Amino acid sequence: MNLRKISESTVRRLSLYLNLLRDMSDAGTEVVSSVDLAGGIGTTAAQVRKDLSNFGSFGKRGQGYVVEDLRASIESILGLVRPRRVALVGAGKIGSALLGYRDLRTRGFEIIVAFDIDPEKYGRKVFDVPVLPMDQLEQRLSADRIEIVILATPPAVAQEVANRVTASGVAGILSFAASKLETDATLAVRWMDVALELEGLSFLISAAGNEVEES
Amino acid sequence: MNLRKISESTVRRLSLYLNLLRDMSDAGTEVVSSVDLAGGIGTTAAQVRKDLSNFGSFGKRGQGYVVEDLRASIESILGLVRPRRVALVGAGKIGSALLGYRDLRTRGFEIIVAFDIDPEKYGRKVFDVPVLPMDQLEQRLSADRIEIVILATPPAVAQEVANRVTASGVAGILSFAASKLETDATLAVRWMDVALELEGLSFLISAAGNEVEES
DNA sequence: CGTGGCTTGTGAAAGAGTTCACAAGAACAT
DNA sequence: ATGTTCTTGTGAACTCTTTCACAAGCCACG
Ligand SMILES: NC(=O)c1ccc[n+]([C@@H]2O[C@H](COP(=O)([O-])OP(=O)(O)OC[C@H]3O[C@@H](n4cnc5c(N)ncnc54)[C@H](O)[C@@H]3O)[C@@H](O)[C@H]2O)c1
Ligand SMILES: NC(=O)c1ccc[n+]([C@@H]2O[C@H](COP(=O)([O-])OP(=O)(O)OC[C@H]3O[C@@H](n4cnc5c(N)ncnc54)[C@H](O)[C@@H]3O)[C@@H](O)[C@H]2O)c1
Repeated sequence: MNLRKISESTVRRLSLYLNLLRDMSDAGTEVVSSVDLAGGIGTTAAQVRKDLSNFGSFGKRGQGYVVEDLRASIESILGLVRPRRVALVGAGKIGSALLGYRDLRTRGFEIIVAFDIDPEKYGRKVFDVPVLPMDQLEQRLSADRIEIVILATPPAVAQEVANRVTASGVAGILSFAASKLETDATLAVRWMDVALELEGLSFLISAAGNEVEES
Repeated sequence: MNLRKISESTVRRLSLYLNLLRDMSDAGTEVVSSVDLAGGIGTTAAQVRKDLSNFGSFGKRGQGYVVEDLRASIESILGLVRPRRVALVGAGKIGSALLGYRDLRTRGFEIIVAFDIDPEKYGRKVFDVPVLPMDQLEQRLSADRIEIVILATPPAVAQEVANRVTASGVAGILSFAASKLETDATLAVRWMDVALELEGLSFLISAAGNEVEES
């Protein structure tokens, strides 16, 4: 095993393996091979083994992997031994939907608290999560030891919120605002952009017509 | 120019360039260099030029790219000369949020119609989009010439809906359900999975502790 | 206890994607 | 015209990721 640079694609696949293993675990499957794992997420068996080999040796030759053990190992690799403490900023349309997204908890993430600038929004609970005014942001982020913030504000204020969040010891941000964020390098940032995914589909759909043109 | 296999990362970056160009266009900028484009999305100038060279030659040596022209070219590459016709299945929490997501239209996508199985949900408009019962699905998908379907149903029924959608001449699916979908190869499918992105963040956060270990 | 069947873990090969580095233009000044 | 400056477009080099192929190891069975 060599803990060098792990590629983003490897991490993505680890998540997919984990999903699969949880399903298998629920279904009572006890042992799984790299072929099964590969089939379950649409990759190759060699890829599965290479991915895992980045972190150690988890299977038995001739037998495969013990589902429960591999699940626990991947959870540990992904840093999910304890639920991650998450806060949400911007309890609008998409923010509220996320507050009501129950699967997050079973995937290892707990939204502890939410914030909004609008008096209509704060001061109540949405799907059992308290929504607080923005002036309590820094204080509560550190008091609640929040690790990850989900940004669901309008793009125009995303940078400003990101700055305040960064200053509060949070380690990662998942942003739904399409705007680019300038953050200091110690902070991990990811984006989710529905339109960008749709643009990807649009390209594929068009390409299906124009097919193979040479040189 | 050679229209071979365009990588997913290239397409992703094209979307980012397009966003940037639209902002520049709004700001009145007329000409842009590969260096500016690169800076705006966090890549290198060479990468920008390589990406574009897959599709032709869009700049003037010594000068750069004309913002309006490059914007139009990328829109055309991504198949966004006309708004794409989109339908949504599952007008629940996240589905409704998407129906109210106005930026989709400015990015080139129009949600024409939505469907739900729940009588509480269908028979009214949500953010001006009519929500119809599922028994009208096939008929309306083809009548409205829908190109892309956004799947926002519970994971358990996603496959079943995907099957019906495939049979109705739709070219692409964007699914919010984490479950794997078996679809025929002519259909383009993408996933958005909040938990998967959070898992990616969780990994990075953990890795920040364990740092560089050798061999 | 040895043999056969099966699956892992991993170097080496192949394939993709990114970065480098520079010739080919384009504008503009002299 | 000619020279200077600037930025594109693109082969070639490099780096990263995936696939191949097989020795090593485990279990079952005789
Ligand atoms: N609605 C969707 O389906 C959708 C999908 C993808 C991405 N997005 C993006 O997600 C973000 C939110 O979209 P939405 O549709 O939920 O918008 P929204 O207007 O419904 O919600 C935004 C919320 O942010 C709050 N807010 C505004 N300024 C704030 C500030 N300075 N600090 C804290 N909170 C503040 C508002 O009060 C509001 O509750 C936007 O960036 C949007 O582009 C939305
Ligand atoms: N809520 C979130 O923030 C969130 C985030 C990411 C992903 N998701 C995923 O998106 C999907 C929807 O989540 P949600 O939170 O909006 O759930 P939800 O229960 O609020 O909405 C689901 C909707 O689908 C409808 N539906 C159920 N069966 C159907 C069928 N056979 N045909 C058509 N419609 C049907 C329901 O009536 C409901 O309106 C789920 O797969 C969920 O895992 C949700």
